[in-house]
Amino acid sequence: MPVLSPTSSPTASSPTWTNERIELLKQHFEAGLTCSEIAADIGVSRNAVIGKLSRLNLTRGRTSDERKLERSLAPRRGTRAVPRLQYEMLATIYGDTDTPVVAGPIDDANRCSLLELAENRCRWPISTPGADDFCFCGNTAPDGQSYCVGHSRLAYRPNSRARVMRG
DNA sequence: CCCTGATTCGC
DNA sequence: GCGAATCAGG
Repeated sequence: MPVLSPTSSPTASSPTWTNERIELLKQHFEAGLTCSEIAADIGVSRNAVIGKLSRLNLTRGRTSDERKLERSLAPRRGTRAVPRLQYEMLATIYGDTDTPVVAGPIDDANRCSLLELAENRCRWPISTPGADDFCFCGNTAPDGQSYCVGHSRLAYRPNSRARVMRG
């Protein structure tokens, strides 16, 4: 009974936006990542991410106005936040990162509040800041890292900004 | 200059 | 529907 492949074309050359991609897109978007970061993480261009987001009617309400504001507000606490963007830039400049390419399972069972954060706790934000259920990952962060293995992979992307910007 | 997100427009 | 090109703001 060769009755299979409900939505598969005879030649799937370009597996563009599939459900998984869209889910990742949404998750990263809600996580507060910028379109560039999302694009780098998923593996598509920035415009593709933005275009898809717009098509899905998923926008942060405005332009980079509110977003810039959020990013300006640094969570001053005993443990300073991790400058993801700077890290990526430096990593790009230095040409290499010591970030291990290991993907760990993200455990959602150890979530904690901001006050519960420690040096060995993952500081990956869950939900949107200010939300009622806003908290942090709270998993074990090895080697003094700020994130657990699963989230560090998402946080420290050795993003090589080799995108062809215009011509 | 860099960055960002949003829209337009050809495919 | 897709995304590069383009626009517009910071």
